[in-house]
Amino acid sequence: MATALHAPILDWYAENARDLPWRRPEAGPWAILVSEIMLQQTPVVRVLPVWTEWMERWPTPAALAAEPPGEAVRHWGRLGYPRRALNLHACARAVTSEHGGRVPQGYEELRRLPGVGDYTAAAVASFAFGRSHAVLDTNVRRVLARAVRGEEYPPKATTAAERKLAESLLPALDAPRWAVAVMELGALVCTARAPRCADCPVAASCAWRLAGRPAYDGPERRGQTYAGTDRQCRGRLLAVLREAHGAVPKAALDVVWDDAVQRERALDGLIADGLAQVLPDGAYRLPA
DNA sequence: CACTCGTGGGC
DNA sequence: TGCCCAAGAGT
Repeated sequence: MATALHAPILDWYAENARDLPWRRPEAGPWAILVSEIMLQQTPVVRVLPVWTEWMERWPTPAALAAEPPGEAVRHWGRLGYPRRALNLHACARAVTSEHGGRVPQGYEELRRLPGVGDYTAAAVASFAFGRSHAVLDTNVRRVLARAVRGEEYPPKATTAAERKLAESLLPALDAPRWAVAVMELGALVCTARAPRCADCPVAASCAWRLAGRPAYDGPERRGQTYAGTDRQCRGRLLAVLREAHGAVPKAALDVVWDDAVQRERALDGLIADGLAQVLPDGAYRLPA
C-alpha cells in the first residue's frame, strides 16, 4: 500500500542512508544474519569492528561451525549479551548440518534458528532474500507510533495492532527497501530521546508532531539498573575467561567480585547457559 | 507477560 | 552526573 509516508521516506533514505557493510551488495545471507544478531540491543558503531573481524575470520557458516563455541564467545569481545555468540555458533552448526551450509530463505525456517526471533527472521528474509515481511524493530515501532498513532513511544511489547499496521504499510514493490528506510529514519531522525523533526521527511503529516508532540502518557517505562546486579557480575567473570587463553583457576575469578554468594550464583548461571565450563581440577574456561 | 540477559555512550 | 537507550530473544 502506498501512503503519504512512502515516497518521502524512500526519497530521504536514498539521500541519507549510512554506508554500512552488511547493506552492500556483496554482503551475503550469512553476513546479514551475523549483523542482525549482533545488532540486537546493540548500537551500530559498536557492532562494526566486531562484525568485520568475524567476517574475516569466519566468512561462511561452515568456518564458524568448525570452531568450539568458546571461540565465538571469545571473539564476541565486549558486545554484550554473550549468549548471542553461542546462538550464532549454534546457527552456524544448524545451517551446516541441516541446510547444506546455506542460510535458509524462509521466515519459518529462519525463525527456528537459535537466537532468531520475529524481528531477526523478518529482517534476514527481507534483507538477504528480498522477501516481503513486516520488519518491526524498535525504530520502526517508534516511527509508526509517532507518525501514525500520534504517540511518543510504542507499547512496551509489540501488539497485534502494531503488526497489522506495519503489514498494511508493506509496499507492493521492494518491501526490503521500505523496511530499511523506516529503520534508518528511526535511527537517525526519529530518535527516542531528542527527535530531529526539523530534518524529518514526514514532519508535515506526522500525527505526533501535529498534536504538539505530547509527552508519553503510558505505563511507567522502567529503566535498567546495572551496578551490583548479577548481569554485571557475570560480565566481569566472563571477561576474565575471554581474556585468558585457556583455563583459569577459580582464584582468578574470585578477585573480580567481592560478594561470594552472588559470584557463585553468577558463575553457576554462566555454566547453565553454556558460556563457561568447569574442569575436573576446578579450573574454568570458555566452552570447548 | 514480566523478567533476565552486557556494555558503553549521549544528553 | 546519573539516567536512558541501543536492528530482541528466551523463558
